[in-house]
Amino acid sequence: MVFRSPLELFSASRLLLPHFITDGSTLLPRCRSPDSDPPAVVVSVSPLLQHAHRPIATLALPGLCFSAAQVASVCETLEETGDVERLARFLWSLPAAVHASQAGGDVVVGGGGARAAAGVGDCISEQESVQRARAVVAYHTGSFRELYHILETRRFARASHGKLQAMWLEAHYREAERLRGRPLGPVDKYRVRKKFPLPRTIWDGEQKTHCFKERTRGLLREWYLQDPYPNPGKKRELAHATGLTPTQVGNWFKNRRQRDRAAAAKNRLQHHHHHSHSALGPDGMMRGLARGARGPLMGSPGGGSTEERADRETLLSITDSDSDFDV
DNA sequence: TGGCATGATTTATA
DNA sequence: TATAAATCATGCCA
Repeated sequence: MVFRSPLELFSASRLLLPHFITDGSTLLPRCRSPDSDPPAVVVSVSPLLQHAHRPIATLALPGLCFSAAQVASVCETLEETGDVERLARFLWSLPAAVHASQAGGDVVVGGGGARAAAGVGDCISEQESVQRARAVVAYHTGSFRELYHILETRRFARASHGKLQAMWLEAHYREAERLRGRPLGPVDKYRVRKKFPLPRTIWDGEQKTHCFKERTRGLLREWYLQDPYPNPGKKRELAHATGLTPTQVGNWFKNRRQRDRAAAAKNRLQHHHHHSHSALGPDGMMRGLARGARGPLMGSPGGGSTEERADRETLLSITDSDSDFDV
């Protein structure tokens, strides 16, 4: 039978081996020693069939040659289809040299003396496909140590970073959950991320800023003091000045007003608490709270009364924990 | 477009 | 390590 590709071989091997069912233990890709002389494909026997086929614990397929490009192609295809089981078996069938050196060239699959023929078609992206496939299999089989090793010891292309980062984090989350015996909350996950930072092999080092730069925030605050309801033109101008998007500027003003209102409500509550409740009475108290909850600026875009403006400016200094020293 | 509720992330504190 | 607070984003409603 002629196989045009390793994938075809792999599909066919299933048909050729109807009596053998792989179990989980043989799905793990293993780096075999180049010195060893293993069978190309190791297929464990189904417990139900073990009796009938006891003498056959392993099976060697006829030796077939595939290029590194073909191997990479199979890895990519199986990874895309999400067929991790087949991907694992395919990786297992590869010779140890592929795992170790990734030298490219023709790869002999099967035949008892698996070897990598050196020197042909050495292609980094192809190597990456195999390594990424190994990472995927390690992740899905719970072999997290191996996953970490793969991710830490080889530099991956930027296009792979997202997926590999997710696997890195999820694996650490799962380990932490297992240790603690309960699901992780957002803060727990944050701590795990801090404890196990992404390796530079799968991360370009670019920091994702949680807060805007000090200069940016300073500018926003200055403009906010002048006008908490900037028109679209001003927003665009500010966006240009800060390097933010107009949406971010809009969100910032929205949040700023929201925080101010919340602080004002809190402020009023404390004020009423410190002074006698009798001054307002229950009704007046509720009205005051309601006003605070809706905010002193409600219904008065662009300014409001002088009193409200003063209130706002006071609040800015009270609530602006991010601005005490940089306005 | 603004207000509001809420979520995710990060940091500070006890 | 739990909890609170701060910051930014997002979705919904009016």
